[in-house]
Amino acid sequence: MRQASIESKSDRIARVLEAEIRMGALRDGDPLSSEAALVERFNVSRSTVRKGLGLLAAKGLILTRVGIGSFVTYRGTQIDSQAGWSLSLPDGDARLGMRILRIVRAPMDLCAPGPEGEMLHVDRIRFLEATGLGLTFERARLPWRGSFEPLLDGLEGGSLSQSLASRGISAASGEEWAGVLPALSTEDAQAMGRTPGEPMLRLRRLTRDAGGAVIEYVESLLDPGQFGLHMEF
Amino acid sequence: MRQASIESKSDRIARVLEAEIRMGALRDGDPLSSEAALVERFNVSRSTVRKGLGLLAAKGLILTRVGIGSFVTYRGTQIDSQAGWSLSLPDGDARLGMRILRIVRAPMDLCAPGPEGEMLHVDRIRFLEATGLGLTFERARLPWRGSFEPLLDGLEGGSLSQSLASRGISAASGEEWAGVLPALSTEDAQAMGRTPGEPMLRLRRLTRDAGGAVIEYVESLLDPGQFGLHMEF
DNA sequence: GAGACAGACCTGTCTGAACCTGTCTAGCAT
DNA sequence: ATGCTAGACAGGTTCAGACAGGTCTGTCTC
Repeated sequence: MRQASIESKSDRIARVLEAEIRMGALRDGDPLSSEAALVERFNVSRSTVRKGLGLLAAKGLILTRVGIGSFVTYRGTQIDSQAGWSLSLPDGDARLGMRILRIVRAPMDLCAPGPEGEMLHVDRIRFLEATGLGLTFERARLPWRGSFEPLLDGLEGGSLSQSLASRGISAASGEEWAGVLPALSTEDAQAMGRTPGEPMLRLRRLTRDAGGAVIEYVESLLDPGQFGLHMEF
Repeated sequence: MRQASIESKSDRIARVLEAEIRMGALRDGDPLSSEAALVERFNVSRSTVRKGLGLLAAKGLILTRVGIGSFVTYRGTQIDSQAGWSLSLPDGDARLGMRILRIVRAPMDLCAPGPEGEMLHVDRIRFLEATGLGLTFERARLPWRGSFEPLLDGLEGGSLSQSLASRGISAASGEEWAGVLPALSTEDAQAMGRTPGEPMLRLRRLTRDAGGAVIEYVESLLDPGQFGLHMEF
């Protein structure tokens, strides 16, 4: 068999699976085939399959658990990652843009159950490209680590989860709160291109690593007409 | 049945039961179903059930005695009888009253993903006894069964979950959606003793039995100042 | 009425198997 | 050196079944 391009087999496996995920053939939370099944399907060795899965895991697209298998953790718009609630975006065709308001190192400024001290602040807004209407406003706060220094100039691939994954930081547990913000503040409304006083869906999320140390605290405001929470049990 | 999340089966059992305990469907001192019954309900092996119960015991939520069974040892605020998300009520001391608006047999009237045909309708409002302010408005719809006939004259113990439990009906899986209702309608506002136009937290839940048949569909409107959703993972 | 007993039902514990990922080693090909 | 293969082993998860022993209740006996 001829290897037509410089793409390695493991790269190809990762690319094919990533395409299936992004196309929607594999949805958020769906289990991937087992490694043994992927060995059959792609006709490669298990090491190669694992290498491909490792690439997807580093991108934050899948999550693997011993004895169970690998699962899709991609949420389409990549609003959030890992376990927890699914954010469902009804209008799947809408093109979303992202604007980073600021990436700075500063003391904690939000009222959160846990983290204090010096943090990495990442404030982002996602908006409808067609109209410029802001759909989400995320404020992420991460306890400062030296390895975050390069991020002050930009996130890897524009993704915070990818930046964390490439540093070997992954969440082992966490908590999530959801509620209603009765009225959008004037400043936030201006930043999002919305009208003040609108009710918004408010999501707060705290993730911890295996040792229980806080990885990230995120407060998100979401357009209630576009976003809902979904959970299966 | 597809494994919808990245958690193991034993984790899911522990989570579902914990939710039922924390919401008050299972009260302090209540016996859990026997392990054999849980095997039936969740359609898993006894080992898996026992593993899940072990997790709850480790958390101190239940206590298991040889030859007798497992018992709830958690004394929590009893607010709602719903599996899935935790509903947290900040002010635990507030006394809540419940008013049943109607219990009737009628065709399905809500737009829900699944159930149709003849249903048992149960509409309830929970309110602050002190002020009479309505905090929750629940519309439950259950596919009609002959054994529901007596319920038209009143729920057993005023509790829908108790009425179902005594008929051997228990949820094995389900889905839940949460979102924001931007403005309370005039009729609902009047029923709840609130002002029209208020934003509310909107919860919809669909539960199924082990065979996949719909047990219950519930739409709830919740006071966003009093209720939030919480989840650990 | 008191006590003994059987049977139903419960949890505790164990086994063997199937299937899953994590990790390692040795070897082949380019 | 890198990519890949093939295999082995460890350990996590789940299943199906079996057996022991605790608890409860109804029944029989005295």
